[in-house]
Amino acid sequence: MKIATWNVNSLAVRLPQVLDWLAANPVDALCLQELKLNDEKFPFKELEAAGYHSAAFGQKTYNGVAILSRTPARDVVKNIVGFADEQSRIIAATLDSPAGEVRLVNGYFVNGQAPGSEKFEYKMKWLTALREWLRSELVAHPNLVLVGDFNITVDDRDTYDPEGLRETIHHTTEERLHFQALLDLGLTDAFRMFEQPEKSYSWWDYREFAFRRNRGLRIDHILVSQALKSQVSSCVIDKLPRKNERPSDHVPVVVELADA
DNA sequence: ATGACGGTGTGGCACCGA
Repeated sequence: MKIATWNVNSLAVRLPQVLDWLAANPVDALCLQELKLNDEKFPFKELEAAGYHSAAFGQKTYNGVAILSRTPARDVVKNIVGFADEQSRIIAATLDSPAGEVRLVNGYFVNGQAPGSEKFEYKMKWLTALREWLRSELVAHPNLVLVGDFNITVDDRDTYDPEGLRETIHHTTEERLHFQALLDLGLTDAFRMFEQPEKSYSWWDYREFAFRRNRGLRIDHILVSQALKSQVSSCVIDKLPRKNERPSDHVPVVVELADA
């Protein structure tokens, strides 16, 4: 079973690229973030024609997440249970596959703007609420995969300028402690289970030829629960879509789970 | 350097992202 995550930065703009990518990468599930459209404008029909069911949780202009899957998603949950949120940032669903029954949690984590800002405080509260909800979600669903745009670099390997960007947004100790707290729930960063190329990133700024110069960050992650860890057979970043015309600033990350 | 680029919504710019 292959699961991918991709922040598309507007599904309206990127739908042709998503369809092209799925044709070349027929994954079992694709988790999207930053749809930037409401559910009335979600391209259910086009994705169905490509062979995918869609569970969508959209929002006008900002945020918005969706799970595309070969088999229908069951028990769909939108946003963090018990945490009132105006913004559409989480969609969770259960998928049946040869790898077993998998609970998939797809998140567009809060950006946080800058340490000390109101948005940073929202990010901290959101991360705490996510963790507490996931704690119970893991009890109900031991086979769990948490994917998405985390807006957090895990360590110095995940950033093009660890010294210059130390304690700036996406690099603060506070954010990294929240990431560690997710790992402490029994989750594992699938990408780091394997040897990876040096300077592997999932996002590059549109400005200053950042992609060409490989000045990027690894902020899109796939975390797998303890019960699934032994089934993880690969995890890769696909940089190719960043070379497209009108690319998203993020690229897909793909994990493969062996059959149970 | 409160910049840069790109998306959205509104309207000739502001806001947001990371």
